[in-house]
Amino acid sequence: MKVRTRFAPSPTGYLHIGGLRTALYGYLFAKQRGGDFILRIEDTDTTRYVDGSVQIIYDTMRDSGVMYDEGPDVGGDYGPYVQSERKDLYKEYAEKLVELGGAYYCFCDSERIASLKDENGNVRYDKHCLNLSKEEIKAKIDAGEPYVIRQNVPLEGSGSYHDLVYGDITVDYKDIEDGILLKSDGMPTYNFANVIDDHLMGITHVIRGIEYLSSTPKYNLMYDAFGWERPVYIHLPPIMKDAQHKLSKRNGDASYADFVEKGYVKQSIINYIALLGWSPKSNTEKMSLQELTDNFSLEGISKSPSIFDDVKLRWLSGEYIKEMSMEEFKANCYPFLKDSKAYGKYDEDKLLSLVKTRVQIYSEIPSKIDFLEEFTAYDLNLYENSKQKSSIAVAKDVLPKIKEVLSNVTDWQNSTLFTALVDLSTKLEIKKQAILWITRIAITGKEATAGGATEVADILGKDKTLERIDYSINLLG
RNA sequence: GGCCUCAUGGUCAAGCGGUUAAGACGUCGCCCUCUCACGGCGAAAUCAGGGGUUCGAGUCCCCUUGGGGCUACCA
Repeated sequence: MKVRTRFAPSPTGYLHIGGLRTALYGYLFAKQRGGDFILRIEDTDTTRYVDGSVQIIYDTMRDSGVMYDEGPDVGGDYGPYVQSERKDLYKEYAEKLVELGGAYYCFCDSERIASLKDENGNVRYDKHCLNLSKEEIKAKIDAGEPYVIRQNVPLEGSGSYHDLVYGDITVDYKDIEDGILLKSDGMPTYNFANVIDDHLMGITHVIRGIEYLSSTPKYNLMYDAFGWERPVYIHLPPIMKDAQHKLSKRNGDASYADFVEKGYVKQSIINYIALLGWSPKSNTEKMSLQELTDNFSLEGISKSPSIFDDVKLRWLSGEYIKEMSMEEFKANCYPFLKDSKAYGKYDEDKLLSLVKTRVQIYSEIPSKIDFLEEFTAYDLNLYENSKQKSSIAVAKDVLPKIKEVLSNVTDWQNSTLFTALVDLSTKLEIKKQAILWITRIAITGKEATAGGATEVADILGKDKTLERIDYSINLLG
């Protein structure tokens, strides 16, 4: 049988990292087996609907490569793929479930429900309306009384199932309440809609967050009542912000789009979240979506929550940058490069080669090259560097000579400049480190820069370089 | 509170009864070096606690502790 998995987000805001990982695993699992991955929008809670969030879901999945075969915007044979458009279907099946004894009409108002509170303040419905006769029910409905349809959970016994990650799960029915399946507005709750849709859409493997682990037995009750085959369940551990908080938009950050905007390499985001809660059999960590698909395995999924580590994500992003071709790097970093003070003033290729091994995310680029445009009065103590055998005195003495040598360079490029300065150091019998240190300080005024003396001089150009050396000679007095 | 569930370094994690308890990020040190970075080498750092079972337990069982989830006309 062809594997069919689905991702079923609610359009209540951004699609965050946790949700994206759930989608990713569903995608990987299906693709690895030549199956289909379906996107279904679960918008049954009209009060939580956030405008534009469906589009964010589409965009994120396309952009990240976690693409679905069927969904609201791409179609498919099992539509509609938006739950609000399936409203009539749920009513039909809810009524059918009532006939089958798996559910019943309930007319209790909130007042009566509230009166059911126990000593802990918990409400547990008492099956009061289960006793209503067919005639009574019909009369109430005809009279226009609002109602809900509740699941009829057995008072005794227990439900078990086998989860592919967590193993055998058993929950006593006495611990499950008669939850609402169809709300008074006619919309189904998640608890009902997921069962109907997963069955109708032919979902073979339900991959979702662990929050549904303990409520799955009540879904199984419905599958059984309808005489439907239960899907295979694969529940996933949560991704945490820290030891006690789940990662969420509300907690501050963490949506795919946010990371892209911050300049993380897109593939690294997918790569990293794949590794949160799953580990490959091999020790390779950097993997493309295709490699992830090839290597994904259920046995590698862990049961315990994992904390999202931004530092490691940055590292991975940096790895992608280092292995990127110059052309690709250039194309990707452009929006960030534009934010630099140095942008447009120097040779772009040289600027970028300076920065390629020095940034992990694109947004770091400006801070790495802005120094080129930040040349002002600096602390002369920068010349004091015992390791480089440099001092203010030496600098004073040697800087004019450096200027002279550089003035005579006609072929202004890194290698030529380097040779010229090394020759000078030999001639003066001064360590080349000292000459190069002094030169770099003289033209940048910075303790550390991306690029060495001659690389920077190359980028600055002859005029600017000599100009700055003059300035520094003056500064040294 | 009840129920479900999880527990290896700071973080991600391998491990599935016998290992010097992998590897990665991070940290620190050394090397390379034209500062910074890259790269190379190395180090420190983990089985939550207590009982069992066993010749032998990170691995199996129980309890405790701690974390997460469910307990909504939210998903």
